[in-house]
Amino acid sequence: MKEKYYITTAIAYTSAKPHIGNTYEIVLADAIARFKRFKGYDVYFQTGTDEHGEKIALKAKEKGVTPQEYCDNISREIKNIWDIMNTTYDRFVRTTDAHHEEVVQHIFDKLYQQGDIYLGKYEGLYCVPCESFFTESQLINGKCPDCGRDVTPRSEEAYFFKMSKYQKQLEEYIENHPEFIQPEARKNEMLNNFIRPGLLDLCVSRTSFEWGIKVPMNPKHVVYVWLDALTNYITNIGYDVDSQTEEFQKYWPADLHLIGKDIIRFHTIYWPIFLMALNLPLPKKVFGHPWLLMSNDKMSKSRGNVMYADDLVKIYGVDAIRYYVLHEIPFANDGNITHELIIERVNSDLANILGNLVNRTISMVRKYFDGVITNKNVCEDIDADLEKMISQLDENVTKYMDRLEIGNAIDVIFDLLRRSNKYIDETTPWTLAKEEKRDRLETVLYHLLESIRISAIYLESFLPDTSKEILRQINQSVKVCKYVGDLEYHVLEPKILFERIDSEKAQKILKGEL
RNA sequence: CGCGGGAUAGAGCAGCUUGGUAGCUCGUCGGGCUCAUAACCCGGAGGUCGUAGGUUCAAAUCCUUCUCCCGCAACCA
Repeated sequence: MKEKYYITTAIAYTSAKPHIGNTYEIVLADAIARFKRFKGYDVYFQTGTDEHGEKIALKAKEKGVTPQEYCDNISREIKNIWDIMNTTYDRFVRTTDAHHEEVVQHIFDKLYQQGDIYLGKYEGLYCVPCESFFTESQLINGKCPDCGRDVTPRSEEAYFFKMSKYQKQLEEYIENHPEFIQPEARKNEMLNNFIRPGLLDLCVSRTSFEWGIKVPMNPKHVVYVWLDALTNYITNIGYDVDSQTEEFQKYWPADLHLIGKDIIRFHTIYWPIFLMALNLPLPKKVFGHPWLLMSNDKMSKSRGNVMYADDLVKIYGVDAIRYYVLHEIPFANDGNITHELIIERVNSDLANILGNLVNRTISMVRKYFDGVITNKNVCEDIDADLEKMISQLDENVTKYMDRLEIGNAIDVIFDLLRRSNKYIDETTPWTLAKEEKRDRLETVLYHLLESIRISAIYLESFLPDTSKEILRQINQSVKVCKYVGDLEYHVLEPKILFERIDSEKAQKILKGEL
């Protein structure tokens, strides 16, 4: 029986088309999901869209469409981008799905019945023209941060969740499970800023707008967005308050919630507490990934510095963009993206190191042996060195993937590719050809093909199309994940994997002409 | 004194736990090679490891001071 692995992204908010920074998350999740599948896990990978809330209602009104129509459009657009990025999610969920809405109501009702939710009054500082509440710390010079006008104290009827009831339990859980919140620095932020000082009861309903799930016993309230959005992780695999499907039994708890660093609080405080209240096990790990900045600035439409995945893919191709975002974002610090940086990576890593290695190797195999070789075992010390590196790739990639250090996992594959390029210079196949050392030459080329075969197998999680294309060109289906000494290769015609971007094309890209 | 992270070659990072010749990728300069996508391989230049002090035979690494940067600081997702 295969071990299960349940991975999720956050569900994307349908207020606008997602930029490359938002798209990063699904690609990251996809790389992890693909790798886990490769490792033999029964992977279930869920993503989708979060569609309720005041902001969406307002946007829809601006456009003159219903909120549902607005969400249908954006949700379709998001799914389309996820597909363009070649991501292998198993289910794309939506919070406007009738079944989800129904289960959220059951959950709300259950929590109310058992006394975790109660009706109270929300008291806060209210800006009348902006129709919103602000906290003390959000104010700028004591005024509304949006319009700069005065705010006034105001209270309104609202449902609250008794966070404090579960505070101790949560604190103990986090302390006893150091892997739960990643990166670890975030754990301290949550403990020091929120949990230890004491959790305030959370307001879990709104009356100021209607685009949401109605509170069952009091329909003038809608369910607070996070109680609605977070539960997507369980409602869509078959949880309900009085019955759970086999699928739910099998996959819950999630192994990894992959989210942006901005919503860590909701996933490591509110979500675990909701689950405790429902008497369900907590997810095993929450990873708050860093952001992708554009020229070191936060991407935003209003700043006019937004890059979209579909535009980038048109210029560079899917795998180049997947490579860039997966490789360039460190584990804990924000990454940076510009056309200059993408071009540099595409040329240096993908075209020169990877593409050229595959190309030159296949060319030699065809030139010297008409494309057909076996291992003649005329070995030198240097071969053992390469064989060892080939056979250790699995261990190295796995080590980093387990730590969610995706960039480092990719790096160890490229270390092998670099080593292979060096091996060519060290063995000088063209000299062996001239000197008629045919068996040694064949042995050398065999080792290179093995190195390429293994690299391609491990690249599948990150560059799926490229991986497939390399394996097609070397025409090898053996999937053994270490050096194998007795295969037979019949390579096909070499085809360029990544075109180098010359300075003329680079200029066009930078001027926005492509 | 709110909590936490960080400051290492032009850029981006590793090394710090368990002190002992400062390493990697990109860029740059020079050389080699010619199988290959003007690619590949080798070498050079470039760092008082933020500041000031302390411990030590020895400090990027341990301790303290200061400066600067960044994240978080609750109901917008």
